[in-house]
Amino acid sequence: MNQLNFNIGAVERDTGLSKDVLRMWERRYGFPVPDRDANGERCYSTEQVDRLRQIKRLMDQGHRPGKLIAIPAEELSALAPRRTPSLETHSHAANDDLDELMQLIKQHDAPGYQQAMQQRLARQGLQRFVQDTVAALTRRVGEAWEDGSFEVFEEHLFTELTKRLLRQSIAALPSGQRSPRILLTSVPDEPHVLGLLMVEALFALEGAECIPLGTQMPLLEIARAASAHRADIVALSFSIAFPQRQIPGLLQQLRRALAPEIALWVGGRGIARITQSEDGKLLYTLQDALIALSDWQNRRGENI
Amino acid sequence: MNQLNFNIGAVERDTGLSKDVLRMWERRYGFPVPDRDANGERCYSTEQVDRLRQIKRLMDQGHRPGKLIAIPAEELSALAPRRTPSLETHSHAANDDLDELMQLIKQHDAPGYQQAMQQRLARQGLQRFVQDTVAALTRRVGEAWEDGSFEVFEEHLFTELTKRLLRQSIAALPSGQRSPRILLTSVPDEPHVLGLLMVEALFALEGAECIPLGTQMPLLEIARAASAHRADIVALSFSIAFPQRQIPGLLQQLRRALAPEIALWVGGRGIARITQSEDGKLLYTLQDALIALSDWQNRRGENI
DNA sequence: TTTTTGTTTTGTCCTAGACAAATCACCGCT
DNA sequence: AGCGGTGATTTGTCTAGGACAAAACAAAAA
Repeated sequence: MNQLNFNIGAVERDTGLSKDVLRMWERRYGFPVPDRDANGERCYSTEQVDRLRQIKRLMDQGHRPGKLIAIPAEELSALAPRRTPSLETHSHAANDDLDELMQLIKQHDAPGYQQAMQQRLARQGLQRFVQDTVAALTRRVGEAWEDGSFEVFEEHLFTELTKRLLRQSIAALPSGQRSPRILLTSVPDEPHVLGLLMVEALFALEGAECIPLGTQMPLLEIARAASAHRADIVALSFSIAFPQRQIPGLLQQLRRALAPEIALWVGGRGIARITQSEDGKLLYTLQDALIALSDWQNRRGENI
Repeated sequence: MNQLNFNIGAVERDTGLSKDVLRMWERRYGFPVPDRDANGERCYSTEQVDRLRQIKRLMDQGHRPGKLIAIPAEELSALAPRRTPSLETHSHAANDDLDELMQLIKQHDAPGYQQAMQQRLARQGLQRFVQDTVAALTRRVGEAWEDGSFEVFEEHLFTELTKRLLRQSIAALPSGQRSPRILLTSVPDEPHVLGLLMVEALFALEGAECIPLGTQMPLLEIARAASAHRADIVALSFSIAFPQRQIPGLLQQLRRALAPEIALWVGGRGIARITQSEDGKLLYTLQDALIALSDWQNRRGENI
């Protein structure tokens, strides 16, 4: 009855695990072993797809597939997050504050959440709102999703509502010919936009001219857009879910495609484990980003 | 010098053509034949990737790869769009009006575009703005991108700015406990959100309670979210770029996963060539969507 | 003109092997 | 006890060619 008969392509779409990986796991670990249809093609069950998504979730926290698959079945939800030891106990003072917002999401109370956020925005002002509320909340939601206390769709709802709020705030800011001109986007396969919006809000506040191109721009198009918009800086964002191993190569490719006078800035939680890059400036926190911007503006002020 | 050495995975990400397809084309048509690196792995050049993206673009308009690849090289940009004969000369009265907006995008004048759109919104009101301006403009931009007169990044900028405007307008609408409850989202691999926003604006105007979950929800999560939010209707959107062949199967899977009392509505230009479905209600135009909603509300009014 | 039927085109799936990069585990050194 | 190096293991991604079904087309029949 629950045999939805996902074929391997559908599983790839739904879990984000490539066909190659799915076949390889079957060969190596003996999981998942799907049924076969009349043509000998794999048919995954709902349960298998669910378990695969759970495994993917834990892998994004640093666990390794070999171990995860070995663990029987009743365990997974109980598995402790395995984070990078950095910035662990970050802003515990404000945490209790955020619980109210977390609760609203958890209860699927969209209007209530929007209202509460609006209040905070009015109280804190945009800069502190972004740094203290949105960034911290995004982290909390990410953690909640990692340890299983948030469902995927709850995280999606949070993201969608928060996106709206940030975009609304950004739209209210003055715009015009300002400096520097910063092109904000992400590479293909990186759909997360919240980080870009946060940094756009901060940059716009500091007088930069932001050109938001949305997410998932082909590399060559990023280079073209940068020239066409006469950008001074291209800023990319990588989320924690993006395959880390691909990042250095991507930066190298983009750096080569980009005119040399255009700076390449890279941020997002996805770069946490990358320690250095010759091809782009790594901005680990929003604070780093603000410093980089003010450096740029100072240097530019002197040189002209 | 321009040998950026895309490996096959990078090409898949950048062009949207799967590894299988790339290898198959090489085998069948003798294009593209990339260099090989020291390990015998494919290294695609910038030119090849560009040509592939161009081919993909023409394929999305209905051309077939075998023909496209046969054509020498100087041609592609000159190739006429090959649309479905339906709704060709749609709203020619308003077209000249839109040229101004098209020009603003083409000149990368983001502030000017935003201002012009705001004016239109104020003049027309939200419903007519969505139906006459946004929908028509989206189509125009899509056509411009198809025939090569718009770059990818220009289309991205248009999308991003228009998204902001729509979200802003939606946020200004009253919300609360309204009826029916409509969950709006798209399936994995379908990142386009403009259609969802347009329909959300119209639905919200007509008194529906919209729950926007963003794009790319795994099927099983859509079903869970629908239950958790006590949705009456799940509305999906498919863009023209989504692989048509996959749509019927996806609808079937979702229909099975969804509680039977929850309706499934499907819209977007991606369904234009699908003539019927037992699993979901097909809404070909925004007008269809409005009719479906008012039907639902009338029926509900009688039954209770 | 429309419908039916056969043919070609096209995408996706299959198996099984190879290898490099990342990570772990261990050892010796300070 | 902490730190750097080294070898072993784990893991993802690539390769090759074969098979087949569904879609798109073309041509013939109603």
